[in-house]
Amino acid sequence: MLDIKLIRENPDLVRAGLKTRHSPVDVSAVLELDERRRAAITEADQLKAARNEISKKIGALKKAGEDTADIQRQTREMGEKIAALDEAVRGIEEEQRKLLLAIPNLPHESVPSGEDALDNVVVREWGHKQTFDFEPKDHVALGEALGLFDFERAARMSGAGFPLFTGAGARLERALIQFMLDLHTTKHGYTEISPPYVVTTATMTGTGQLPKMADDMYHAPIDDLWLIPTAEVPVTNIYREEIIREPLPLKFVAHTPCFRREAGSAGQATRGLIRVHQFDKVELVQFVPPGTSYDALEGLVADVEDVLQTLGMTYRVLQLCSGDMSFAAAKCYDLELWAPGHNGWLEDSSCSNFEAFQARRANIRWKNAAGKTEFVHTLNGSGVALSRLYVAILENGQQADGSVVLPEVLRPYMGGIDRLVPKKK
RNA sequence: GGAGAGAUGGCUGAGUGGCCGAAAGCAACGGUUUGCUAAACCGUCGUACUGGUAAUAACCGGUACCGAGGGUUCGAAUCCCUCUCUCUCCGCCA
Repeated sequence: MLDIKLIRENPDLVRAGLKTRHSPVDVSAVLELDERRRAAITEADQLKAARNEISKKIGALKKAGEDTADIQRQTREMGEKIAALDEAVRGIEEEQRKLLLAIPNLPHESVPSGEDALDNVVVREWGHKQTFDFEPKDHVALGEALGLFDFERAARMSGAGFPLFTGAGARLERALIQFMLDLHTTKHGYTEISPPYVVTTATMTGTGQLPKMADDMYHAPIDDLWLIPTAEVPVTNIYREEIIREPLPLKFVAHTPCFRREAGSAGQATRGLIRVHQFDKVELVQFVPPGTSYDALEGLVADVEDVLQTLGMTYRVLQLCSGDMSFAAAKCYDLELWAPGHNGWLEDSSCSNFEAFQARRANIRWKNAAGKTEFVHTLNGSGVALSRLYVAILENGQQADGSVVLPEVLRPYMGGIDRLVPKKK
């Protein structure tokens, strides 16, 4: 949510920023509501001040034993007027908030202007695209031969898009989770969190999933609870409606399953683990002082890159252009893994600085050095998503005989084995 | 699920219709003094909205907020209703 004061005082700056996002939002309506709101508040406040004064007098008169019936009737009329004005203010505020919630964040000045994904900028590439002296297979063929997962039986119990990992396949997933949590907690200074996977409507609104993304999430109507699409939701909401007392920055890492309905996205790109309704993810979330959030974003990306480098992945870092950034982000980097079996890049991490956009929405504040209460800046990034990393590990490690060599750092987590070997028939 | 108790400022905690934005203590911040691994004393010490001076810091004023929402009243932290959460006991249960 943008600051109404910013819109009021610098409407042209806001308009210009939204324009680079190709957002059709018009701030004039918000400004007009703001005028009406303030006028109504001023009028109501003046009436209340008058009423308070008279009420005080009534108390004194009564104590003196005088008749106050007349003056009381007069104040009752004021009360009715006040109630009507308060009602009007409430209505205007509700309308204004609805409009404000629909306005996306302003892109940071360093964000390249552009239409869509084609205008994103490759910032750097790491590793090299491996060549094979045989035709590389995709992860589905590899994993099925290795007995790592069983999509058919999974579909029978839950429908398509819910992976069932088996044996070493299940262990490999656990190994990756453990490896990433260990790296972020011991080397990068994050505190581990294990949050609820199911949250309320208010929580979903705090981070911006609701109302916009309702159709993309799983909902349990009996209890009006939602399955989280990312750990960003519960972890960012840890401090909802709070003034943070701990010293900033606060850095959290959480592993959770993520649930996404992915409504209307069936087809080629959904094969195997590429796009699923349930996947695990290790997520990084930071709460930082406002002046430091852009440095923190670079640090966050470095933490994610460390995961990929330590695993020996080939990847590239993209800076998203203004037109391709998500609703709440002011600046965003995507990290993409090279997957030789697909002969393409797979988006596996998204690292964003939201500035105060989420904090204002969720009312997360801190006290700065001057003792003044202000909104914090929030950031998050996948560090990283399991399913696509899993794909890249299989496809990059594959050998001519169908076995898959595991990255060295994973071996201790895999009981010391160095490769996955196809099951004998 | 049943019964009971409770929710007040960063914390503890007083306050049962006007003198309460709210006592007191602790913590925090500024200062004075003594001097030593700290004490004493003085002062400051909530948030949001809003008007004005001023200009995005600051100052003065108004309004609202004592878990949330609604009601009674000229006037509500205080009375009434609904909801949420916490605690205790019972039941059920991984």
